[in-house]
Amino acid sequence: MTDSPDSPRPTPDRLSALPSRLLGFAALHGDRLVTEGLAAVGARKWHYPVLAALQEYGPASQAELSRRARIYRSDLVAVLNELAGDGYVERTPDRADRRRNVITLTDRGRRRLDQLDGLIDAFQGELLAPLTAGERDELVRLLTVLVAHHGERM
Amino acid sequence: MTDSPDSPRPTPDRLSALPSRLLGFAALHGDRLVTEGLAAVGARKWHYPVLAALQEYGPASQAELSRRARIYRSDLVAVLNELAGDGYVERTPDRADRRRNVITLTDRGRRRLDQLDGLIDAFQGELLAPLTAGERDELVRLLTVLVAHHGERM
DNA sequence: CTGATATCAGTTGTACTGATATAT
DNA sequence: CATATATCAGTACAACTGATATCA
Repeated sequence: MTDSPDSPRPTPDRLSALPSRLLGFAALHGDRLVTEGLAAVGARKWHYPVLAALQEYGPASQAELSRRARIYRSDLVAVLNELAGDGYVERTPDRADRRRNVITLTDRGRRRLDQLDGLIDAFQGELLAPLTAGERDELVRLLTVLVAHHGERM
Repeated sequence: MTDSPDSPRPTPDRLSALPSRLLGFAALHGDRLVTEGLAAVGARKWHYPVLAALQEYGPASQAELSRRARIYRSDLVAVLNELAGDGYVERTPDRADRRRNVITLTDRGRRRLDQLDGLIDAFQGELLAPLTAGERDELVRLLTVLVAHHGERM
């Protein structure tokens, strides 16, 4: 009586239709694909957002990068240590504002980013495999609205 | 050239349109709403799925409950300790299969579930606030397809 | 024997806090 | 002075592993 009797839904209970739960499961799976996939080439989850943000918006201080990549300033330190250790980014003191470091993408970093870009793209395809192209766009659209609405509070 | 020039998207870069990232942010926010909201009435995140699964499908062994509520068997033990300690569920040995405990929802647990149900519903509303009713349904539909496709591997 | 069950101890990773030193 | 930055130490929790004892 509360639902149409000819609905093709196999699990019509409240638990499995709970948006926060569905989001959690889907996100967990996406995260696993990315984390494990990147680990296979010796990269960690946060490497990609940091490298990509550097390429998209250019060199930045760590505080700026932290906002762009949406990674905590304290955690960013460790990620940059790894990336700088592998020569993918350079950390140089900012002479204009001596509190800051300027983080720059190196040529090696650009090549690494190209590699990760291909992988990341494949993972998205795997994650969204059961959806049509139109559905993928719609999902991204809806999620973008959600994320934008809740803004900085992630 | 790759995108329509009059698209209203404010952030057209690859990073902010990445499905796995969007899912992660949205899920994190939903999780926070639920976790903090439940904490306000002394409940923890996993209490709701366990109580709801018990009501939806009836009494079950812990292993069964673990599958239904999608919570790890080892973590379920602690959750059941809490729920049983508050008298919301009963843990009784199964006389038919003496490896098992049978977990039953008490009347007190049913009332608790009613309370949490109302709260959870409000959190979903808050989470999906910027979406129309049709968009909410569509989002749930798309996520359900994703979760179903990736199945047990969460 | 195998396999499932309930439990516990412990690991890893993530999001986050608090404090510190330094500079604007 | 307040504010911003980079760094480090540490917390809380979630997902998960491995081992154990018990039983079918």
